[in-house]
Amino acid sequence: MLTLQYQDPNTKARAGVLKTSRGELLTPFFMPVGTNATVKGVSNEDLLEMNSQLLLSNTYHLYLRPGMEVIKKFGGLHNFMGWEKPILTDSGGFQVFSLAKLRKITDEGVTFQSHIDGSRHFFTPELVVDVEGILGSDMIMPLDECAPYPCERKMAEESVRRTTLWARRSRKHFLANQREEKKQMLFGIVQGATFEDLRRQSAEEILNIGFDGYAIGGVSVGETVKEMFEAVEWVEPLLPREYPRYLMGIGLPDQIVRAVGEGIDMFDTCIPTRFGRHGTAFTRRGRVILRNAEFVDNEGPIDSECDCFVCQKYSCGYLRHLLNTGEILGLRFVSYHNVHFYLKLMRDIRQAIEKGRYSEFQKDFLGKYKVKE
RNA sequence: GGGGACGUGGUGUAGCCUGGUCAACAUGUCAGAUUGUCGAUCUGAAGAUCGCGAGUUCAAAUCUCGUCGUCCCCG
Repeated sequence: MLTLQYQDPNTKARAGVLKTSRGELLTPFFMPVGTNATVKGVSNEDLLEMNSQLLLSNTYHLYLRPGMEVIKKFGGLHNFMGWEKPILTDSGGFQVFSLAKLRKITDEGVTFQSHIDGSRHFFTPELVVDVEGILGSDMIMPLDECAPYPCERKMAEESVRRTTLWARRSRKHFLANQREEKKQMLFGIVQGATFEDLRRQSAEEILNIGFDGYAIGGVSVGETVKEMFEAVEWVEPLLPREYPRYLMGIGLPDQIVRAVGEGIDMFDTCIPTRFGRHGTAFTRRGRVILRNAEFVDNEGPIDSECDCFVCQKYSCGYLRHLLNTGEILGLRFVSYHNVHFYLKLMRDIRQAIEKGRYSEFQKDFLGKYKVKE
């Protein structure tokens, strides 16, 4: 359950506290993505230093490597990776959709070939819940069927039907096997692609089953930003206020600022670290591509308003050199700055909601932040 | 002194024998994409009057001669 503390008077933005067995999380929050039990280029110590409340990891990747026997021996993902704060694990539904080869989906489950070595695997909703039980993550996502984009109506209907079917089985298996000491939360995922009635139908079906939180999935698959926000606008009004809402895989800073205003509480995306590795940094004025020649002799920091250690100490000219020569330190520094930027943004968002001034914050942020067309 | 090989975008090469979209590929450079991960990948752009000069020809990076340069072998 989400304890709501603040409701912005002029937008749907809200702030609250989400209780997990590993501590309380202040919403809205952003989860740095640590697919392979590591947020790429950023250490746990870094994350603590920049006050990350939790992180996200991945069932699909960890199941394939190092495998569940190893995780079991370590007593779960937290011990394995040395992270004591909460973890949310994604189910693998999206990864099977986006990474695996030769996937074959039936109502029973999904057969796929590993993107690593081509080996064949079979995921069922029950297996995924079990795997996430071994991982011991605090919030877990059920196996869903992520529809592609663009998507024919018939296929979207099918993915809604199957996602609901799997959600029911996931919930049942979860309740039957949930151990009191773990106290995991299981989220429901709404699908429905770009169809309003299917989105609503999916939301109603998922709500009927009942979960500890609700996610909007099937976004960040190539659809337009407009379509993504339509999915939010269709589904959000149906979601109960006292449960956390999670917009999966989103988004760019301006998208997060907008989505919070639409009543979303939870976000994750690989963008800060991926863009960091590719040399793109985020600032309040928009993104900057540090590899660009204009930075070759720039002695200033990425963002003069940023208080992260990279901006305190290192110049754009030096960072560009590191990126240009392929030095790992460059990837790490920009990744650090970007994750720091996202986390600071979430704190600022929360503060604005607390003051009941979210619409002003939103207007101010979106005014300064240049979005590339 | 004698003989041989080679000179094509920043770099490394292909094309030459069998003249006919005046030029390809890799890499680098420049710019952009990247949304439940990707040190991946993709998309654009700029960049060579083919060492230089002359000749043959309707037409030369390509054939001939000269010249300059680099490298190798022999003395």
